[in-house]
Amino acid sequence: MQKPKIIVVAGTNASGKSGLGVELAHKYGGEIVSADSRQVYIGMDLGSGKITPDEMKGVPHHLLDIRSPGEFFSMADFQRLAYEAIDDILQRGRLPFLVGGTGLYVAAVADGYLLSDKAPDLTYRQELETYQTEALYAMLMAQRPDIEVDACNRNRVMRILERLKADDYHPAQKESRYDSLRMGVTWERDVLKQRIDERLTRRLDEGMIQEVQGLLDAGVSEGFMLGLGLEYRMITELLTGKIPTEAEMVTQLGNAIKKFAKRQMTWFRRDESIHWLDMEKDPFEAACGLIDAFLAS
RNA sequence: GCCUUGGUAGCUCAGUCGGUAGAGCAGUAGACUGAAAAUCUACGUGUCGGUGGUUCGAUUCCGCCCCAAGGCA
Repeated sequence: MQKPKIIVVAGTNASGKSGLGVELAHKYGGEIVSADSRQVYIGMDLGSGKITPDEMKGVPHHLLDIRSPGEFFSMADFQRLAYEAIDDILQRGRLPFLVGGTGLYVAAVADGYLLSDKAPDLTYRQELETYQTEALYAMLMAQRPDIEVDACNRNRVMRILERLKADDYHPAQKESRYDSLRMGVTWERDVLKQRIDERLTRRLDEGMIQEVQGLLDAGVSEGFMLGLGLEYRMITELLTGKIPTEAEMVTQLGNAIKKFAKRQMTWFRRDESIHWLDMEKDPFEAACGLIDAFLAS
């Protein structure tokens, strides 16, 4: 039996993937499933670079604005909801476009990570939080010296401990649920950096700092904001005085976003099935060629 | 014109009591299956401003020159 087909559009922030996704979905009668870990939150718009209703041009978007700021959301939540959204789109005879820059989320759906249905143990995580990373790694090795992890990677070591406690540890497994055409969007490095700077300036003008202030005023915890990283972390640090001036914050944030774009590319480059589209040529036409061939196969 | 303080990695600087040098930031490559815009790993040759001198040996000491900032005229 043939698996249902979906189209994936991946790329870094400020790459123009959302716009391309809309154009393509428009042409092929598709709907968009966003794969972005921050854009699921209501009211986190400028800071997450969320597409505006105007820019959607009537194309339905899924998995935006589905959680309140402060609520827990994970890759597994995303996978479950994305499967639901995609299956629904398919059932209505339309073409699903998975569009986003959160590599882990894209992979969880496109590669089909096999996850257990056990919920995360947030209480245990809090307990683990009180230990130094070295101690956490020692605890892990005491139980399972055979497991290979980066000993310095705190989050990963903690998650494995959590899984062991729940008797839920197994090596990574995957089984894709869909047949996916994967496309990635690229820019020449310096051009991308310039786009990132321009977009940052524009969002600041549009009130990104006020957006963060508003969320804090509304009672969203500082800790939650800091954990979101980049825009939300650094603007919160500016507002709480940890970063002294706006100019300093903007410099740091610009650098951090560029580093992040680099990490996004590192993630996506690993996937050899991605067809790369040069955004300085004609990405729309190239994508249409790929999609036509894919749908005909 | 004189005095002072500087001129060392793309940037900010440290350092060498004379044996050709190292941090942070930036940059590059990578890892990463339940917080992922998270969390981590690896990578540092640069006429040590120029030029003479002293010395076995100078980026380091001395002379002169150039440049920058500040002060005095």
